Amino acid sequence: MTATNRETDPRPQGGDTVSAVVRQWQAVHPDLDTGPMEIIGRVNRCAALLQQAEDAPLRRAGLSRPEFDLLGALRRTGHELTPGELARETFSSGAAVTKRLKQLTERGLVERRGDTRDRRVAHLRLTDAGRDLVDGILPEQLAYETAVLSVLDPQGQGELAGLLGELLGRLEGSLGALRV
Amino acid sequence: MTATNRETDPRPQGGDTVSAVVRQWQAVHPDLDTGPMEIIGRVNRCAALLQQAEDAPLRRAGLSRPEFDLLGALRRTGHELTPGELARETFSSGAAVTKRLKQLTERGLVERRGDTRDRRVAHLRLTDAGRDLVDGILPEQLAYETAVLSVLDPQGQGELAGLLGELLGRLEGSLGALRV
DNA sequence: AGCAGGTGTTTTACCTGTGAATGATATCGT
DNA sequence: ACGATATCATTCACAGGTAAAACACCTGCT
Repeated sequence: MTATNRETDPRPQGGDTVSAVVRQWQAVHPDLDTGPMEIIGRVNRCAALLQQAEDAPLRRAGLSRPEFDLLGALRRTGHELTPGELARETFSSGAAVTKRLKQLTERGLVERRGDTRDRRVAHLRLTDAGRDLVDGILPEQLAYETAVLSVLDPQGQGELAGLLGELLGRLEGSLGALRV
Repeated sequence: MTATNRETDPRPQGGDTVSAVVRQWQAVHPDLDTGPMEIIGRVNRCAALLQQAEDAPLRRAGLSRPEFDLLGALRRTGHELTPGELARETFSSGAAVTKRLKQLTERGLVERRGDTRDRRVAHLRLTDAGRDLVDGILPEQLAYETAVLSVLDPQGQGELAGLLGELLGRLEGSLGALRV
């Protein structure tokens, strides 16, 4: 019920670019089930739009989003992390983390300390400057995101967060399970 | 109501990685409103996971997702498009489109035709091979996406599609409006 | 002890996207 | 008709990511 209301409430037919694309496909291939596009296409497009908007506050601090993710991982866990842990935590490749760490240490935002037992690994922590930078940006960042998302009423936001969480949790669970 | 159910139904606390991250942030900064993360973080993460999964069928055809998007735009509109139109249609930069077109024409999937009136622009269309490739991949692609999304029940999928459409429509409407 | 193999990180070569010039043409105003 | 300006596409230099190889080190077996 809720779904049907939400789908037909605001405009006669979906007013976003994805629904226009779906209609085009259906005109060309009326036999195909285009249902998945309405979710996947929109998720991709939302991600692109939100990131673009989102980047604005970060860029003023001279940080890219991946860089901020890395600093944020160090800040929110509260303890030192190895490059491998950082890669897992930020869902990026080891090579990418290496490059970012190099830049961030040069900028004095991050410090590295060698492990005494296992000399392959390093432990990374925020410098005071790094911590201050994250703590300074985060409130702005969240305020900006709140403003962007306010196009949706609070109830809609709650429902959306819940559904995304459910989808994400199950996707993460069944990650490598699907093989086609 | 629906939101609250969905949020608390499957597990005691959110079982996805984003909710774990949010809990970490709240432990460090209990005063901050982390609400936006639960949407934006999840959208980003879902996009990453879905794309990774999604790419599998495409890669077998030797196409990247941006390349497929370009071919798809030509297929679904049904008529020729200029490079500029393709850039707008696929939300990418003109330079990126130029590069992709170069490769796709070399592979014989796309043909270009000069405009007689305005000699700056070219018109691009799919070759027969290009059209066949798109028509061959699309059903596989959709079937795969359907399988991936089936972790969510049909009602949940409908609600999610509706909410994303609403968010996306309004974001696209108020694109450059927000200035912070 | 000494070597085989595993693990954590970095390096390398390469590919793709981007923003800022550039070049080529069209359009507008006078 | 002619120059100024706008528009469309491409090229350029570069930043950033990736996979695979290389490197450094640990660990377990004999």
